[in-house]
Amino acid sequence: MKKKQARQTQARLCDTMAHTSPSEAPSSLTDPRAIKSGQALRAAMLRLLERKPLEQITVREIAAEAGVHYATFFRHHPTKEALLDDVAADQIDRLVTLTLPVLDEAGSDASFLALATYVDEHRSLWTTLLTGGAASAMRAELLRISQRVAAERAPTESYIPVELATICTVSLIVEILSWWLRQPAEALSVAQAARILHRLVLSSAITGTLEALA
Amino acid sequence: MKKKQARQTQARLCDTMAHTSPSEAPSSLTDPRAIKSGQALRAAMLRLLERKPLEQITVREIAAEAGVHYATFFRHHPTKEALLDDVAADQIDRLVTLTLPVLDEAGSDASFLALATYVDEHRSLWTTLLTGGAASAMRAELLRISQRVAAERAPTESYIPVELATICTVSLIVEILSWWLRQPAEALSVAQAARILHRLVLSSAITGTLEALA
Amino acid sequence: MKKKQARQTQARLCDTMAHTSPSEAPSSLTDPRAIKSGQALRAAMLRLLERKPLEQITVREIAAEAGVHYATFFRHHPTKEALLDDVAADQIDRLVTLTLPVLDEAGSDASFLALATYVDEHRSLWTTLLTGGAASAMRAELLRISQRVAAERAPTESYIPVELATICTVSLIVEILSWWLRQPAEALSVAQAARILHRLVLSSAITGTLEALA
Amino acid sequence: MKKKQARQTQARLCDTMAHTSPSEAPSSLTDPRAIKSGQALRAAMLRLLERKPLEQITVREIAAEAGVHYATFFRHHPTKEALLDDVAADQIDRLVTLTLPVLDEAGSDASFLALATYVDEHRSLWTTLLTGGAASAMRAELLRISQRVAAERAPTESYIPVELATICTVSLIVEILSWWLRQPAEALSVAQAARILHRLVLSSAITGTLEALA
DNA sequence: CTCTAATCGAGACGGTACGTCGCGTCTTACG
DNA sequence: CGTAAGACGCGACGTACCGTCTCGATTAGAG
Repeated sequence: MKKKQARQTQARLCDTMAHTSPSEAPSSLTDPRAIKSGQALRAAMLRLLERKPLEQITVREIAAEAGVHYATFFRHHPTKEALLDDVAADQIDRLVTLTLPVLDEAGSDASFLALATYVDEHRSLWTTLLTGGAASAMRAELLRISQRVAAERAPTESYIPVELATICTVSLIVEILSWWLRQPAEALSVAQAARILHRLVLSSAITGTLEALA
Repeated sequence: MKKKQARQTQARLCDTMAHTSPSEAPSSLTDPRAIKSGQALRAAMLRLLERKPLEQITVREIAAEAGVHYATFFRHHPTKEALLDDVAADQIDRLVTLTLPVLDEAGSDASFLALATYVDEHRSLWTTLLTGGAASAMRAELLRISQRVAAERAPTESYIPVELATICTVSLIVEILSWWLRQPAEALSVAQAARILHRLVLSSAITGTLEALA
Repeated sequence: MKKKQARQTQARLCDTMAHTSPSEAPSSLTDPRAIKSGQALRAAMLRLLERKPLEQITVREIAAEAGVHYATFFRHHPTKEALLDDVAADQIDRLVTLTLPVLDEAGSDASFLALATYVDEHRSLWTTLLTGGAASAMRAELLRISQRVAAERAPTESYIPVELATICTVSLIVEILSWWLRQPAEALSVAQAARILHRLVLSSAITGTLEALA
Repeated sequence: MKKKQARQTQARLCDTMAHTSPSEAPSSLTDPRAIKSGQALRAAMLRLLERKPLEQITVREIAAEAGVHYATFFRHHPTKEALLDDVAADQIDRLVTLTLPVLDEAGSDASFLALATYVDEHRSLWTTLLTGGAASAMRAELLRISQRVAAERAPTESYIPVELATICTVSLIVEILSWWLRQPAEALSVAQAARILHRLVLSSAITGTLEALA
């Protein structure tokens, strides 16, 4: 969407971007065919992301990989970026619903362990998401959710703005996880990774600001 | 396809594919015309980056903005990404040669102040570089240089690998600076920014590992 | 052109139809490559018109037949109809410059004979143009030129408007020629065809109105 | 491709390809729902033809205009061209059954007057049919019927083949009527139009060949 | 007066062509 | 040689219609 509108700087400011699909997206509707296509597209995207970064993936490839016609792609997502966002949000949702409760019940220590464990259990997928072409989408999505959570949890005031604190926390977590996943398979155990996360992330948060978040 | 795939890998692959001109690139050659074209292209790139992200900038635009013929662009840079890398490396070099000596002479505290001061003095340019389309190129270039510096300075061993420590440090610096530059003009003074940098970055480095770097 | 603009009834009334080509068309410029492409496209169009009507011919086919890239087609002609118009106008020009002088010098009788002779000598081409998909373009182009000629020659006033007379004349000529060309090769000699033309066309013109034209 | 090519040939090939419904077409069946849909489609087609040529009318538009579902269209007509043929044949039938008897009883003079009167009384409809996108379908349908009538009436032999004579007659009539309908509303009276028809058409037929027809 | 069968509304889908855009190569002519 | 000028091959883009194909809801007219 962004791309299209931006590209047309010349003239043409007023095409209403009329997509084939009438209202929003047929995704997650009741039609079994639509559901199947949607799933196939997500799966195809993930499969391709294992092999190359997003910009090298064409919509045509995704469709072909999904065994779906090219035009059908656009009946589900306006751009490949949108599909990626969907996939990212999807995966992050799962992660959050698994680790957030732990944070509340058992504290940040256990939470980091849960996080590392979950990522380790889906190592291949998360390697794709964090070190492949999806990285920046993941980062953005994570940040979006974290900001929401941080806002809700009304953290103790500090001289460091919450927004910035959140950015730093998310950034550190992402960088550490990415680095971990880039290492040879079992170079660092889950416990070690959790420990590093704990130390690096919380040390930034020594002021107390970030504890609510992480 | 070949070209495209080669171009994309992360940044900085500097594909040495045989381009039109036999002798690599006319950049930094002695021909006064070539020098002028090269400068014009860099300047044009910076000017355009202030207005839109990299992917929305076309080679034709850069050439036009530089007052240079389209084909001439390729006699200087294989792709627009390469040009951006050049520009980024250029700017980072200036920054490093200004702030590194301060670190050695006056310590990390003064160093962060020098860094913040320099960025503030070129606020518009660095806003472009860090929050615009050049962001990931800048991050990559900064990381590349930092890893080199970190390797040279043989930091105290620690349970946190140097590579990871460097990544986290650079990441934090970049995130903090980006956030700062996104704030309304004078929301935070240079001193305040330097202080935040100091606290957040060094707190991660409490173990002593990172001090050598930052 | 027509098609495009008309198709977009929905919204989108304001795309300026910005074609790749900056000004008009590269056709008939001095660049030898452009000239070659232009010729190849015309020839390809004629070859395809021998096999099927215009609506069944796709731009992709024309380009392929011409050994030219698809996008290159649009650098020469906005639509396939425009290409056809070019070809038609081209051929009609040749016909007119051959038969008009005869009309002035030797009268309508000889003129019809010249017309029939010329068409017979390029039987295959004109069969294509008059009985294939190009028919309506040819008719339109012929009419356009005839109206111009008729207007210049200031025909004797009559109770039948000149415009209508011209339409009828052109229509009859086209129908007769088309029918003739559809007949088995040598069913009617050139002289016979000319005689039929003469009788049918001029009989409509008995009032004197049409003589100036035909 | 197969479908497309088959559909196009001139008009009226009436491809009997196996369509969705097993029993050919629900048209003209006894089911009141089917009858209503059929009528709605014809009416919608006519309404749309007043606004734009056939090629710019989409099946979806026709269906929408008729207040009928898109897929329902195909349960009645294989293509929009087929629908147009139906409509054209329909209208021409009415015209023929009104004017042919007059020809037999009162001669060609009265016949032309009847023709012009009928067309004038349905001026809007026939303007659509003759000067809009339906023109070539009308011409073809008229020719088809005329050839049949001409064959039946076994015209006096002449040096001009009956087939050609018929073509010319139909062509002249169509051209004259089209021209008449394009003129401002009451520029020419019905009587004047009939007179022009009479003179131009019959003058071609001075040999007597065409009288039987027209 | 049901019950079976055709008709319809709704819309996803595979498919083909469209016209546009940007890339990077190349050719020609100039200074 | 470096440049201007620009045609070209290439390939992805997103759009538009096509005609086919499930699916339920109705709604006829035969039993």
